[in-house]
Amino acid sequence: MKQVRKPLADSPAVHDQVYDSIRQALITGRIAPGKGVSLRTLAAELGVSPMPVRDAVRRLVAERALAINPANKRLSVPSLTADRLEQLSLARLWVEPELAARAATRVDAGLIRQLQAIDAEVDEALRLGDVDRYMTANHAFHFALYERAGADVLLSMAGGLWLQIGPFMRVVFGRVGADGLVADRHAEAIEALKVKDADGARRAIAADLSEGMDKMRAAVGTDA
Amino acid sequence: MKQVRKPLADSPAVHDQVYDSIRQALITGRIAPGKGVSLRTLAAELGVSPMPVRDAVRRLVAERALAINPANKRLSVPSLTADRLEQLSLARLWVEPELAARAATRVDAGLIRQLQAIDAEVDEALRLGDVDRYMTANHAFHFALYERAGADVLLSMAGGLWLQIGPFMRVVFGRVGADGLVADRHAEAIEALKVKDADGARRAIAADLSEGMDKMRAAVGTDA
DNA sequence: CGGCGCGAACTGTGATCACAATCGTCCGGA
DNA sequence: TCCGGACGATTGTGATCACAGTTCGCGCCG
Repeated sequence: MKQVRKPLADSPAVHDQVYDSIRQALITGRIAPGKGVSLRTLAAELGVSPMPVRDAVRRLVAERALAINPANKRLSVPSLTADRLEQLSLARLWVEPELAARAATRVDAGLIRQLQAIDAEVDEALRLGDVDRYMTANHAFHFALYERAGADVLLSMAGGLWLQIGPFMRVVFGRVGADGLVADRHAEAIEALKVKDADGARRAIAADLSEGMDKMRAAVGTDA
Repeated sequence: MKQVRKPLADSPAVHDQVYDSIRQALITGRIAPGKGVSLRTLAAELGVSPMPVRDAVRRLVAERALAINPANKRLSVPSLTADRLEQLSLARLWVEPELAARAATRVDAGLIRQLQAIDAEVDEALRLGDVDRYMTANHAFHFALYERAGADVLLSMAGGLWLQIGPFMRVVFGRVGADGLVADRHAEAIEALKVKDADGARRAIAADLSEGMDKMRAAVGTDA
């Protein structure tokens, strides 16, 4: 299986595609916390050489979405601890409402429609109890909003935090089942955005996060 | 120059050493913002193959300490913009005082002594107008304190932010000269730590950052 | 039949090579 | 003198190999 040719001209770099694949798997929690992964295995699954996987993994380790055992240098998904959850919650509760507030001053009708469409998708997934789809749609909702803030530094911080907390959300919701997926504050946020109410958007997102984190905290406290 | 042997058993990985080298160069501002860098050049300077440099660079790019031109994919140190500075300031003003406050509840006499020693180094560098040494010592002071907070998620956030703002500090201080390096709030912070005054430590660090950032803001506003 | 040791397979790391794309420079023509 | 095109040098990316450490399983011995 020797492949020397690389006819891809300006197509997206392979390691970026690999990064997105793993990232998505982590955000939606398809890879369980504590689970070990390996470069060659991932490479084989994705049908590429270990090289771009190595690049992607380095990036994910830097973002703390993957951990590396200092003893044997093996890769794994970080385990959730109550302490880590607390820090991540605190950080998210600072950055994300800030992004929402900034975005509120720049919304337009198109974004409102887009958010409403995504939120419908969220509700649909919620109704069906489709955890995977819920995860993806919920992520899409938040970041469609945050991107509008035009604050790339803060946005990347939020992305990194979400990446770290993704696997745990899956564990929690997977454990409590679809019942754990109750109403969110998305509609409330959209209402605030419609009138460009920055403070209202900030509060709505803060409440949304806060409630989600409370559920996770409770679930983690029980056994993790 | 063929080297196949790798007799190093458990010595620190090469790519980590390379990472530290580049990181230090960035924090102390030895690499100017906007300046381009290349894998092979860095590798040659550090006397290693391009491979570990590639790993280190990936990590730094993930931490936004290095930027990658999406068009030609070439590497460079990110340029400072007023907008970026504002976001970084905001984020630092949230995380770092928080870390200081947490650390305050866990200080002991040893840490106090250590901080006093580092602060003396800072003052010495300040007196001599040695920007490089000042940078290093100032960084050491803050992180010796922050590490004590025992909050690794927040600590890594602070590390990432410092890494992003490092090159700019150098430019600013290099421009205004040693005169720009006036008194800091380190002594004030140490006093608060002595009595485990978390809120005092928070305020002292916040003031320290705030004043430093104001200088940078002013310097950036003039020309950048 | 139970435990233990040795070897095979798998792990991350680093080096080297191949390749396409880009940058920079120099030279020729108008 | 100035502009443009071509060619060489340099860049990042990906593949493959080499190597050392670890892990795991199978077979042999007690």
